Amino acid sequence: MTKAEKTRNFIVEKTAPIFNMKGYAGTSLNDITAATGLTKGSIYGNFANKDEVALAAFDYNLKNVVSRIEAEINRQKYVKGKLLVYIDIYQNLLTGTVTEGGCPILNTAIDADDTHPALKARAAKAVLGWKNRIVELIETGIAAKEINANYHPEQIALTVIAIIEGGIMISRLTAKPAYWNLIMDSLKKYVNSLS
Amino acid sequence: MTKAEKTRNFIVEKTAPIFNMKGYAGTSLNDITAATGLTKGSIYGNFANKDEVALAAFDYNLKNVVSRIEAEINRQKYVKGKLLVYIDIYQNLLTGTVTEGGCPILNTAIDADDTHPALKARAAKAVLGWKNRIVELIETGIAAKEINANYHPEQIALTVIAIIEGGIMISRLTAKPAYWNLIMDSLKKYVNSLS
DNA sequence: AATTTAATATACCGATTGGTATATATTTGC
DNA sequence: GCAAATATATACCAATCGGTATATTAAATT
Repeated sequence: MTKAEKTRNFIVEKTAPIFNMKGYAGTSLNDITAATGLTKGSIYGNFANKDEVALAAFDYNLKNVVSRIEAEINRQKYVKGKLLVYIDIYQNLLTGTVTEGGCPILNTAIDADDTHPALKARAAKAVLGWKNRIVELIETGIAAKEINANYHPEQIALTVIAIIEGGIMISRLTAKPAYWNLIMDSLKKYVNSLS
Repeated sequence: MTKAEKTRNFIVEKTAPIFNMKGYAGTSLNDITAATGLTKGSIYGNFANKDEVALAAFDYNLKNVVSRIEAEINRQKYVKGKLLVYIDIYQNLLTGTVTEGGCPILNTAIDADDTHPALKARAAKAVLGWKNRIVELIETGIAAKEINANYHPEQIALTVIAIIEGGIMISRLTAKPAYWNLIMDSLKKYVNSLS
């Protein structure tokens, strides 16, 4: 890894939580230099423009949460358990253990939706990837007779994601952990009803 | 209504969709003057600063969707029907009939969460108000023996809101109306299971 | 260690940011 | 219809925006 690659990674690491909290328009180059301790010259020596930093920051934040999810999925034996790992993962995400500022997919989706097509595309790809991963899990569960074959895998996947993302919004906004627990209890009941 | 009051309303009407789409940091005073055809002098003659315009714009967007929801709730006879009016209302919201840029509560929640305490407080108040309204409906439904008394009204309310808001994020981001229909079908099943 | 190459810092650019003081229209009350 | 009050436009402010050309420093190659 060359010096430039290290610096590039360093910039991404330091700015990723800022972009996640403040959004694209809300994050200035001054924020970026302040967070890294580097100058504008150094930033622009490693990135063509602010967009590139923002895109790399999103990729970093996404990879962060996805890798943690996959690790936890592998630790679970049953499909229903695999589907419920999001509850604990995202609880850490809410408290800032994984990524400051909440779910990067949700944040980027809302932030970039009407303003930044490139970022929006990455968020959309992330949601579709997530959905497909859950569909995969459910199909495995159906094959293993753990989940009833009458259910619509894609519908389940989308519903699970919606409950989680909606739950994140509500509990972060209201700052009430109890709300998260209530919503996640509904998710548990939903997943457990898929037999 | 004085001239100033009319102008104030006019400014709010014209800028509300912009704030909803671009967020607080993403909406500039130039956006505001361009959308209204007025000058900065006129804007600042009616509002102390950009914050006041943003807060008024949020209130306007919120009132817009709430009044439509209440009208539709009143048209429904049964509680379960009342709980499901959000499906059609928010479908209009997705397509821009009600408010351009999607749900103002969700947008403001994500936009202001880590950046703008005053806006965040209004979004939080809106979510809590929404939750309480649903709790109210459910308690009516329980009293009318339409909904089983064993259910936890607050949990149901939060789950309904989470599914809707998560569904809005997903379907707006992916631009797939079919996803909205699948998620709303899950919501229907959920509400209909509350007997 | 010297030289070439790569990476970072400095200093600057025009444009735009939110905001204001003041002048000019436009309403409103009489 | 005239005067006082209100509302809008003009012209400007310092600060910050994203971005760049160039100088300086540090790292890699020989």
